[in-house]
Amino acid sequence: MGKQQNYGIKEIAKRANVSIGTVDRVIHKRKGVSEKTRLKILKIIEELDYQPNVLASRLASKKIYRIGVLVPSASKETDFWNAPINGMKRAAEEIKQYGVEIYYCFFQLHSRDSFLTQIDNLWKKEVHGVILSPLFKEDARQFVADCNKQKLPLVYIDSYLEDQKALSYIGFNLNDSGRQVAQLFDYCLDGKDKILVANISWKIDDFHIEQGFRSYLIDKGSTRPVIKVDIRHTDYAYIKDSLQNLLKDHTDIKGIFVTNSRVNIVAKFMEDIGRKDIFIIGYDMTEENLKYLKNGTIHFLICHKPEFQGYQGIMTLYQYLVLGADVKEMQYMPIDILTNQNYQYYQMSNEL
Amino acid sequence: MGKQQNYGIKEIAKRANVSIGTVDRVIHKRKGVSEKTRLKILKIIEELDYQPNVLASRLASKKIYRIGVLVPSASKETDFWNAPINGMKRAAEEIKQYGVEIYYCFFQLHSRDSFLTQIDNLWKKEVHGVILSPLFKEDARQFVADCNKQKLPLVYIDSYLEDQKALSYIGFNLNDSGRQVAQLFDYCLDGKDKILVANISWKIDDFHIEQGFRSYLIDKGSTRPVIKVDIRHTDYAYIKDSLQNLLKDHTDIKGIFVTNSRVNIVAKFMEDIGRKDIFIIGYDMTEENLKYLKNGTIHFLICHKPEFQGYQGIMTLYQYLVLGADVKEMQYMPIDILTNQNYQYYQMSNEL
DNA sequence: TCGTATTTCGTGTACGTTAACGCAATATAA
DNA sequence: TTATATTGCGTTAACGTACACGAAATACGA
Repeated sequence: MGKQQNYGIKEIAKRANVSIGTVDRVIHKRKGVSEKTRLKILKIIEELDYQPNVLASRLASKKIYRIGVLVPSASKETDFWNAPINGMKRAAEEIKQYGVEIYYCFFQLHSRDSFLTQIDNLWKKEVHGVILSPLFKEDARQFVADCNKQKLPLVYIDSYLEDQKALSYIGFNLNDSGRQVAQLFDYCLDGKDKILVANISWKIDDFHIEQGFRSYLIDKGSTRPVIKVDIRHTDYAYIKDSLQNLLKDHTDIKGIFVTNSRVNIVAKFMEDIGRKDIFIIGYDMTEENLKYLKNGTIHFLICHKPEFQGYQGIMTLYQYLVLGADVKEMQYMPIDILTNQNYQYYQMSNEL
Repeated sequence: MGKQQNYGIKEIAKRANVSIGTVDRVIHKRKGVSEKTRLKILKIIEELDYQPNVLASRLASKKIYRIGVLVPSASKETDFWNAPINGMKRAAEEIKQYGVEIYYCFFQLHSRDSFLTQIDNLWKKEVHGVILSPLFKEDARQFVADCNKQKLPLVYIDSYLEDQKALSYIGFNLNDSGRQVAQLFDYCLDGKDKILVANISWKIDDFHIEQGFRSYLIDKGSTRPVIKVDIRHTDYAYIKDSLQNLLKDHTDIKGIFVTNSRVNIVAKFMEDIGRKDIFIIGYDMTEENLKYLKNGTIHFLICHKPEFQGYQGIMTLYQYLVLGADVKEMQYMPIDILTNQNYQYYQMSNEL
């Protein structure tokens, strides 16, 4: 609409009767300017609503912004982390002109040692910002504290430590995610059908999800029976055994909610025993999960824009470091519901 | 990872034993260069995999790119178009540094005259690219033809003309969208429950959606009864009348599928007659629809990232005009499933 | 052959910002 | 007082590209 005249430091300098050098010093909060002229210049900057020209700024500056990324590597067990990494690479491509470089430090999902090793690794890079998946809570807590001490901006991705503040959190609301799943079951099953909630993980990390799941049913005054199982191993044989026993004890199970991306293992089991009458919902569109979503064994997958999480993680640090902008502390991803009818459009390939 | 040396036109000039001026002429395909040196320079550009520095390029160029936007204005009847407009404004904010300016030409949803007026309006602006919602097919067809003749890049948004090519289409796949709705009903209703498909519009524009809806049921071998009604007026009194008659004739209707964003009118009717046993699915998270989604009268809303559609429309033209990049001809939006449990996270504020 | 037109190319300035350099003016120490 | 630091500020050369201007080289006509 309005042809808005954009003033630069030259105009500011002219109005303040100083040189552009002085204006530059004020803008960059460098020293060598008397308080009097500093205030005068700041006032004019305010008046003109000066917006620095990022292009020219970047062109003249040779500053390099290094971002360290500390996340699990994609493993045979789950390729989930491929998606955020792709998003980060896409972001990096977009903003490499602005001197942003990314250093990936991948640790093993189950190895605390590798996590510690990669932290050391990261410190050596002398980065200006960090993206962290704080899976090993204790060590992560220490690491975040160190970053805070050094005023290193840090962005949590996928999960966060409630007792350790950071620049931003990018991920989803576990509780509401669980509630959504409860609603889907409630819509798709009869009122009295029994549901099995299965946490398949070497540690218990689904507390909030289960909480949300149950809270929805309570809110609705549902009398639906729900049983919970924790399966602490992720190999097929063990899981098969556990499920077999469960289905024997509870022949009336009509739905299974797997609280993470291992839902494909349950699906495989269902196929193996030839049962197609159980409604299955799980998390994340990994390759394996997609297989069973396509053939109808898995009915819904809940996703939280994994690729965009990575993209947004990088962009958040870019906005903070390069543009000096404020960033939101909590950036919740949508709760996306995927089926074999809409999964094909869920390839947020080019940004947005 | 790799510290990749980025060469500029200076390096190219040096290697070709010419001045940067000549290199510049070759890059911009201006005349005044002998074929021999042109080829030599092109070869070197190829070898070095020269990537122009967009920042410097923009800084040095005073070129302005004007984009004309020809879409319906948000009306009392539906505020749907607010969302794409917001997305466009967000995009404009992001790339204004690159000299992109946007001219909005809003026409009235039901007034062909206003559409023609706005076309005239647009021509006066001498834009370099156009975003079009081709609701008035005949006139739009002529307009797109004119744009093509003038080599004006044009991006369809929300719907497109199959017989008139353009640079890109941003919207969704109507057929698959209808299929998704059919699956949701199939999951949530009993196998024999009757569904009413309602098209509430002054013209018939849901052909592909209904087609997709029915094709899913056929593929599944479903024997579910489906009836269709076209309601050609959008005022509550008329719709109420139509629905009242339908529900009297078909007392066994368990689900209603409204093929556009007018689903809130049906929801209001259901509330007024106090029926809560009918499963309702419709389109778009408009303010009115959201009201009934929240209170549980509407069960699912299908959305197609309206805000992102606008954002992507602008970005597509930006990439084509400013960056000279190739763009995808069909850019399908995801088929998002919204409930009263996840709608609150569907504020795709920043990208995607 | 000379003169002119045309083609082909190099030079220079500008875009808005960064940051090094250096010169005054003032303060501090001797 | 003079010598030396320190503070406050202006000047200037980049950054990589766009484009106007004009110079050199070549072609063409007589």
